[in-house]
Amino acid sequence: MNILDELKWRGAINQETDHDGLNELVNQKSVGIYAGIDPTGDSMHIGHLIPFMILKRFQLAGHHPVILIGSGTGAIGDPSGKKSERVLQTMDQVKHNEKALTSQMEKLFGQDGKFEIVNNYDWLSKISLLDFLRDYGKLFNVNTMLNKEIVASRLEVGISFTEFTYQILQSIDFLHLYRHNDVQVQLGGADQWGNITSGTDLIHKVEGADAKVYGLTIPLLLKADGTKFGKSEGGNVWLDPEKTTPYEFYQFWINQDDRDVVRYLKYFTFLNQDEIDELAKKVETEPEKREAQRRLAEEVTEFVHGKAAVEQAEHISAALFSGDVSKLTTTEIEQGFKNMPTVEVSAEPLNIVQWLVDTTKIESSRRQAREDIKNGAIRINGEKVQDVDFMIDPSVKFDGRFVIVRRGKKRYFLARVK
RNA sequence: GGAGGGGUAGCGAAGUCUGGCUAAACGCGGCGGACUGUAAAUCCGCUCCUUCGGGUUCGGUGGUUCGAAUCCACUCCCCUCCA
Repeated sequence: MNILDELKWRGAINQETDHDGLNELVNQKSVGIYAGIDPTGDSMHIGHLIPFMILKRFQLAGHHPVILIGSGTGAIGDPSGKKSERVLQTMDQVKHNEKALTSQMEKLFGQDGKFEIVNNYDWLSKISLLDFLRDYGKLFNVNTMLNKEIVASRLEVGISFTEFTYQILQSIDFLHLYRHNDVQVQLGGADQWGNITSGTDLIHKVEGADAKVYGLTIPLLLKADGTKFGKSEGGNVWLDPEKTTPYEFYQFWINQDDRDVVRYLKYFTFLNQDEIDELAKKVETEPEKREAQRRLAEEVTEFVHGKAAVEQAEHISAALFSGDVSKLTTTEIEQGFKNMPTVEVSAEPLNIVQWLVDTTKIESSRRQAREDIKNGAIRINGEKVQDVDFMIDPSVKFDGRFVIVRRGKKRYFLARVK
C-alpha cells in the first residue's frame, strides 16, 4: 500500500489533479511536497492540523515535506472560505505569528525525518510591482480567475483587488518551490483547490506542459451531526498549551461521538489499518468502554504535547470525573482549571452560603445556594457538604492556595486565594 | 395623519371582559438529581429576592378601591392595515 492508497483508505483525498501521474511519481522517488499556512494567528488549531498530519504521513513514507509559512500571503489575506473582506494585519502581528507557528511546526515535524520550513515573504517581498505585472500578471486570465469558486462566491458581496490577487501569489509560491526546493506536489484543504490549480497552471505555462506538478486536496471534515469539526464549548481547540491546555485538548478528543471517532482515528493518528479496524470493531461491540475515543485522545495528545502531557491529562481527568480532586497537585490544578470559572477569594474562613453567593458568585442567590447544598450538589475540595452552616476555610488544602468547588456532577469552579 | 392589535418572569405564551382563591397556568431554556459510556434518549425536582417574619414584581406615571397584571386617566414603545 503506497502513500496514496493509504490516504484513500483514511478518507483523506478529496481531489487530485492527476491521480495516475502522482501515483507514479510517489512510487519512483522521494517527492518534495508542500502545504502552507498563513500566519493569521499565533497558534494552529486542530483544523489547521489536518493538512499537516497528511504532510507528516508523506514524511513518514519517505517523502520530503516543505512547510510554507505565508507571511507574504498572510499580509494580503486569503479569500478562500471567507464570506467577506478581511482586515489587514499589521506586519508586526504577522512576524509575531510567524515565529509562533514556526516553532509549532518544528515540534510536529522534528522528531523523525527531514523537513524544511520556508517563508514566502522571502521571495514575494522582493518582486517589484512592474515585475509582478510583467512576469506573472500576464499569465493569468482574469476570466479564469473570476470563475474560481473562491472569487465567484465573493462577487456578490465584493472582493478587493488585494484579495483577488491572492491566487496569483500562491501560484508564485508553488512555482518558486518547484524551482528552488524541488517541490512537485501541493497539499491543502478542499477550499484550496482553486489556489492549487492556479499554481499548477502557472508552472505548466512557465516551465512547460510536461512539468510534473500535482495538487491534492483533503475533504472538509464535518461532524456526524453536520456541524463544523474542531470547535469545543470554549471555541477553537488550539495546539498552543497556553490557549488550550493539554488536559482540555485530551478531553476534546475523548468526547467525540461514536459515529465520528473512527474517521478521526484515520485522520489524526498514525495507527495502522489493523489497529484502527480493531478499535472500530470495539465501537460496535462495546461502545460504552470508549476505547477508540481514549486511544484517539492519547495518540493526538501525545503527538502534539508529548507523552508526559498525556499522563498528566489522564491523571487530571481521573480526578475530575471521579470527583476525588484531593490528590491533584497545584500544577495539575492550574492546568485542569485553566479555562474553568475562576474567582479570587481571601484566606478568611467564611460561611458556605455567603461564600458561594457573595464572595464567589458561584450561586446566584441564597435560596439557590441552600437548595443545592441540601440536595448534595455542592462539593468543597472533593468533599460533599450538606450543612448550610459549614465554614469554608481555604487554608486546609492545596497549600492554602485553592478551594475547588464542584456543583452538580461535573461543573467545577476554582477559587484562588489572594 | 387615520383605523386596529399588542407590551406579563431568561424567552414564548395564558390570565385582563367577570378585581381578592395569582409570585402569576403552560411550553422552552437554565440548574440540580436518577439512569448512563464524561454519550444520546428518558424520568423526577427546582427555577423573583429573603435575615423565612416578609419584601419587590406584570412598559411608565398617577388615580379608583379595604384590595389592581386585571378598572380609569395620562404617557412611552412595538406591530398590522389605510393615507
